[in-house]
Amino acid sequence: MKKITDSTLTQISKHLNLSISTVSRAINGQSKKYRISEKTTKVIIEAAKKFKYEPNELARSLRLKKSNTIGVIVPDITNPFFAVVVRWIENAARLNDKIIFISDSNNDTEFEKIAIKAFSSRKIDGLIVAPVGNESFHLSEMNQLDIPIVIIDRYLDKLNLPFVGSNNYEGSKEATKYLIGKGHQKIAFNQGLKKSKLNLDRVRGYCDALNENGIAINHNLIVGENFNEQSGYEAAKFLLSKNTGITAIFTASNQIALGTIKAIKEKKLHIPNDISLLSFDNQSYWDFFSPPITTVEQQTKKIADKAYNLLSEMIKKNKIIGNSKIQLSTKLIKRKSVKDKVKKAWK
Amino acid sequence: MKKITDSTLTQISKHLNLSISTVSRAINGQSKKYRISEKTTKVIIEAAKKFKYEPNELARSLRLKKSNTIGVIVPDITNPFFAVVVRWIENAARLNDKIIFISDSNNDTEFEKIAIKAFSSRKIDGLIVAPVGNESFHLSEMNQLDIPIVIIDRYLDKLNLPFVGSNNYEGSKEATKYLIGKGHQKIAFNQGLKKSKLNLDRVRGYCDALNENGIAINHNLIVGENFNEQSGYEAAKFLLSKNTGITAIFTASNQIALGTIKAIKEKKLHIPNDISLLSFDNQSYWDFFSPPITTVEQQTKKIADKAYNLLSEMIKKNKIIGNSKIQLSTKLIKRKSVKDKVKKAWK
DNA sequence: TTGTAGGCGTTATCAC
DNA sequence: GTGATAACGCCTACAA
Repeated sequence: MKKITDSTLTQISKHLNLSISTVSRAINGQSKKYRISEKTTKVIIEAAKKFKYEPNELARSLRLKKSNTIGVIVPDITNPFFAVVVRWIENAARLNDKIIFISDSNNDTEFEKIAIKAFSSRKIDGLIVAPVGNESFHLSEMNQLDIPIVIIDRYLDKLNLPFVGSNNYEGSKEATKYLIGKGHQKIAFNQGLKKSKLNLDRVRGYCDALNENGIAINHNLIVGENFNEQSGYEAAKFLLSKNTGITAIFTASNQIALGTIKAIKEKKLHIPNDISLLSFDNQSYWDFFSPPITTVEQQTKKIADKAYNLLSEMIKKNKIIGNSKIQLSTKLIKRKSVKDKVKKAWK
Repeated sequence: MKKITDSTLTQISKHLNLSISTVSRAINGQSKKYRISEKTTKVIIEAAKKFKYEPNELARSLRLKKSNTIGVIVPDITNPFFAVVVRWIENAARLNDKIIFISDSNNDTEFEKIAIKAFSSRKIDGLIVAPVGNESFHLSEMNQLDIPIVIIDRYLDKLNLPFVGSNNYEGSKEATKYLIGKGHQKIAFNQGLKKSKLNLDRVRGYCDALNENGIAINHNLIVGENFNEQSGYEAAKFLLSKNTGITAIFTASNQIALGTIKAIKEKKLHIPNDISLLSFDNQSYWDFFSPPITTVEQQTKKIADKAYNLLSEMIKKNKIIGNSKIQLSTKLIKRKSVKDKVKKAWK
């Protein structure tokens, strides 16, 4: 960090025999306000260019109590869903001359805490977090420190923090209904993190769809522990090892779907003839699978934009907008991974 | 940022009727060095806990000329290759109590410049960048400011900056030879950013493999403009609209491959019977394509680790380790997207 | 064993 | 029109 050519206001002011204040004001475009002569202003601007002056934002932040940085924490940056959200958040932030600290919590609350502490001591202006979801004390603590927080993706019930995400209940219900409509009765659900509200919502949507169609819920068909590929694989493997008679699996995330497909392939089963598959999270690559996978699409850009705007407003107004809960609609993208059992029966 | 319970050394020292220095020293574990009595130390530590003291890293950074932050710039965070690299860099950084600023340059040098400026004014300790690749002045400028930089993925010829990436030439050559070995003669190359060294290396590997096997290079078969899906799609579409007689396409990135597959599907052609496909960048989802796609795998974790360690060393020693160029080997992951024309001929 | 004072680079307030 | 000074919160050389 010891820059050779690092220039400061002091250096420029000494070189020009002017006071630091004058230089600062001219550089910050306040010449008119402070009636600094055009000549002086010009001289200062030129010197700043010559010395490649670049304000030290650390010093500015300290003085102004505003760092123009925001923190973003996601459970898994390698999941394209979160990567896309991060990208859009950065795009929005850039328009406000803010930059972002990133942390991948790896679905581990401990890492989430570490990141929060580090971000907080760097005085971020605000935080957008897709929480792991099984604990929330550290978040409410940060909120008490008056750092605005917006939660995305995984809603936390206990907290009164603004949230932006999808309407998981409806999305899940619609998908399950679609499966039922295609003649499936024994439908398994390969779920994500059990205790998380997001997962609970998706489970509830699944259950309600079954109930409303007079299908009894078999809790043995609800499997899985987490949102990652590994959990999806293991749960599916377990499921397929039993004699359950299932004809379709609904998975709670793209990563779970990947793991499920792996298990299905290992069992030498074919989608959709032997078993149908439907998953949350749309990705461009689903189009190219064999067969293309039917999915529930979330509005990622909208989630990112709304979250950023909400945070931005909270930062500006310096107040916590508690409990605004935005749930965006999802869209069922129909491809070829669900077998139409009704059609077949008619033949 | 106006924290209600924000506590500072001053506050604690006033509350305890001790000097700021004593409090600072005790909190920083320097009690022994400065012979602060156990009693005082204890009192201070307890007060710090009570007030939830958390050092202001902005102030510390300013004073110590070290921010414990590093910047990471990638051309496309939604590309799993870069997402994985970012994740491993963060993992390494976390062990050193460093946090990272992220920027997605969106393959645009202008955004890269904006990020660099913002990072530099925040006094990052170092920068890891996967550059867009067609310009490098802004990078050398930053380097002159004495901020350590490590380049990853896309090597920049003109610069004397340390680089960590794959041996693209060999990887590309091996892949092309594999195609030739399977009986392919008319092989197209759907390339990335034309002027980038990385792309040039991959093109060179492709050309040399052809040459060494006595196959003349047809420049009409080298298409594409950039590393993204869109470019891959358009180039493949163009290619397939001509009567070239190609039997295989080699693509320079996973995103290009996705676009190429889209174009192939639109043309109602089948992989590998109508056309074979081989791509750079391995992903777990390639296994599930129809057919599974043969790829050239890069050692992402190793790239991230080596880059971080190199940067870390440069930061510690406060010197620029110019021109160390690390090129890691790649691995051909054979799946089912390449047709064995030789075998067929024998039948 | 603890305290004082200066400075990191800015900006805001007050003075001339 | 411009300048001096204090303050943001922290660390450290030097005092005591």
